[in-house]
Amino acid sequence: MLTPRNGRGDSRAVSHDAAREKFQAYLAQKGLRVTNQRLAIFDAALNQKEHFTAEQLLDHARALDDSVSRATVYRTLPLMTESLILREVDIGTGEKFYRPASSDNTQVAQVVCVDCDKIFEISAPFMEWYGSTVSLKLGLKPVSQRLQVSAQCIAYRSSGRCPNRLRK
Amino acid sequence: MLTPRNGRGDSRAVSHDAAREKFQAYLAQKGLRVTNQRLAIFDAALNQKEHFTAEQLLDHARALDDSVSRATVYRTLPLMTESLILREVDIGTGEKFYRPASSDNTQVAQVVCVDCDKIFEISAPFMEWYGSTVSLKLGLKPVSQRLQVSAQCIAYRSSGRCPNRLRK
DNA sequence: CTGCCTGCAAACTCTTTGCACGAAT
DNA sequence: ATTCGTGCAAAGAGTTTGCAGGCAG
Repeated sequence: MLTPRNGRGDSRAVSHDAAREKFQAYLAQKGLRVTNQRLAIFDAALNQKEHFTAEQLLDHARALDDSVSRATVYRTLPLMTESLILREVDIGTGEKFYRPASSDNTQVAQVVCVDCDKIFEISAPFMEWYGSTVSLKLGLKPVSQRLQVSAQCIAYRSSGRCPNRLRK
Repeated sequence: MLTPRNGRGDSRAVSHDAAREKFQAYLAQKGLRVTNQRLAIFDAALNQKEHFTAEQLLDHARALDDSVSRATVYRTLPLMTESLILREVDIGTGEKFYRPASSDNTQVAQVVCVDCDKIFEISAPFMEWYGSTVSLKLGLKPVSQRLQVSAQCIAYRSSGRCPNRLRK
């Protein structure tokens, strides 16, 4: 670690520190070590405002600790999802997206722009009930559910192309 | 083509023939040719009872016409989804699944077993309305929506492991 | 010390693509 | 003939993993 990231004068949000404790507790419980790389990846993830990919997380983590490697990012992401620090968001485009998990974990729907793949999230309070209903009809025990809506964003509708489109 | 697959005495279901006409109409409209390989892939796809992957489709198509290559399967799949012959089902496991499209296209939810990845489908009549509601709150125009439920299947709940699990 | 953790690079999986040959009109 | 379609194999993207060395406890 190049510089301590949890020292006095750090104006990190309370939820960030709470999540950090949660993460460290998870590591301890699993008999895993709290390394500088894991902390850098954790901090980089919690700093994100939007959904991010593994590659983007690598960039941000390296800004905090340039010794972080791609492999460690990929090895740490499952630890953070298992400990409910992050939530995995799959929009069917090959690469996985992540974002800090909130308390209303399963009560959120993703709305994805068909052109630029920008991900919006929106509260979906009926979803959990609906997932249960649907699963119970088949005699299965529901674990989680995901409602994903593909949509045209405002920019796409007016100009036929999203400003922040990356593909093609 | 090794043997004709649409001759007299073929007991194909009506919907299969109807879909074939739809597919051929789509190809014609696009100025694309109706080749033996494309027909073999089409027939193999329509014969499937369950969700299938590109690789599985290749196997089945080769059983009908051994000149079919992987590349042609991958090039034909988009043609069949665009013509609404097939529906793409993404369950977030890297590979894409497909199945013959039915009329109630967007009114279906997938229930996926957490252990064996077996895909069940179930009617979800409220989903479309819900997708619209959710999207309109953001000022976006919904195009399609997908409700996916992860669940433990019966075998998994009783034995802790699904009989048809492939992974690990 | 001991063993978990790491970076590197190679391997892997699924899918796409360039190319030259082949088939349909 | 001309144009589109095809198989093959290589390339791509994203992710995982084997290995030798490094660092935490």
